[in-house]
Amino acid sequence: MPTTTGRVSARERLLAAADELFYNEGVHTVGIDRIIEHAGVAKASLYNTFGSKDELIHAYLKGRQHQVAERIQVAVDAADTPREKVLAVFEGQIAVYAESGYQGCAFHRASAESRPGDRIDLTTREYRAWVRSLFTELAEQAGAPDPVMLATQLHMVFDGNGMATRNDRGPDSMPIARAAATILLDAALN
Amino acid sequence: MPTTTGRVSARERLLAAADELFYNEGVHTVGIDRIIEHAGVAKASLYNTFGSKDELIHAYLKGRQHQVAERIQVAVDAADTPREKVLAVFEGQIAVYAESGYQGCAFHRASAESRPGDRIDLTTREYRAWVRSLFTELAEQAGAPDPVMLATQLHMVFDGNGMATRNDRGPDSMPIARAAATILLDAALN
DNA sequence: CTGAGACTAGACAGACCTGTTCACTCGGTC
DNA sequence: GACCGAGTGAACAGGTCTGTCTAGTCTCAG
Repeated sequence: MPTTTGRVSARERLLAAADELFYNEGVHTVGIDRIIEHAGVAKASLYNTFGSKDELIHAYLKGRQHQVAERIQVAVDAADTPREKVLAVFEGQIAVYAESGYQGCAFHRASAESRPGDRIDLTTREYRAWVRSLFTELAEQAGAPDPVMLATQLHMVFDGNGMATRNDRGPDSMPIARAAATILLDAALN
Repeated sequence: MPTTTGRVSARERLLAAADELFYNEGVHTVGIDRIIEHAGVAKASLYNTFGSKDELIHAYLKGRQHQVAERIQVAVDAADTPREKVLAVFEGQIAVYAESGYQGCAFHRASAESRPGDRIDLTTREYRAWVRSLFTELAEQAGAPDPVMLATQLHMVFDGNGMATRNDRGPDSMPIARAAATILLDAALN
């Protein structure tokens, strides 16, 4: 929502600052003051626009979900066969995982700081449910006899890959994850 | 370290309280006051014993690592063949994952609240390195031609299983993870 | 020129946090 | 009976946090 003059609105600058700081340092660690300083915005603007820090965190996570969904959907659409569409879910994340500042899945990071049942926890569950249902749908279209089971296994590799990328192996992790996904997929279809 | 009278020392009560509260609610969320209240211990005792909250967190994580390592080692030792020893790493976690209050891997939770390079981050990396090297060693003994690759894949399933157990599927997750590990193991040994 | 809406700077309230300090108690040992 | 180490309870310092509020600025449409 840029203003008519072309300048960037307070809302947009707040979201950009939240996206950067919350993701890199954690939603709990980063205080309101750092957000507004980084955004170059007055504190009152934050509270006029979002109402609370919780609401800003929620908007940040929803933005992340939107971005991930879009990236993966593009990769899936670009794949030709049902089998390749399953593997494309991993493909869609390659570019992001390869970034030097990749800190792991934003939802897992935020969720680790949340209490069960709170706003963050619910948003994380929504995101995970979306990934799960995507894998299930694609597994079904690929002809897997037990699509839920295959989807759960691929989801595990997907999550584990994010962790390994952040903590251990960096971008080298992705081809290993892809190989694992291929093995599991082929074993399910055999 | 119980005292000679059989009463439980302040140190031990603090560690027990930290283990429960830090794990369930997060190392950042839980303040010193809640710890000492839950432990039934004076604040000065905490600072005499551990020196700082950071040091208490570190002791808490080290305790967790010790517990996990012990559980898994017992399961591995109980397995007969090299192949079964690989799968036993999952076995060792079954009882814990089945607990109703399971909140996911303590290290991932703490790590999500940490800054790169700090004490928590280093301890988490240590833990992950231990898991990785254990999988690598067992994969080698099982005769995998590329033990590092297989170990990385199994580690992904291991981590993804923890996440799925906490967030989606509960204890149902474990047999699915075990099935995935079996497929990956057999494919590597072919 | 005027008025409306978005935005700003900064002080402030009230809660909560870590860490320090001090005077004290209690159980066991020499 | 004197001593000593471990632990206690409470007050306190100094900082940070979210959220509120006020008074004022800037821009643009009519």
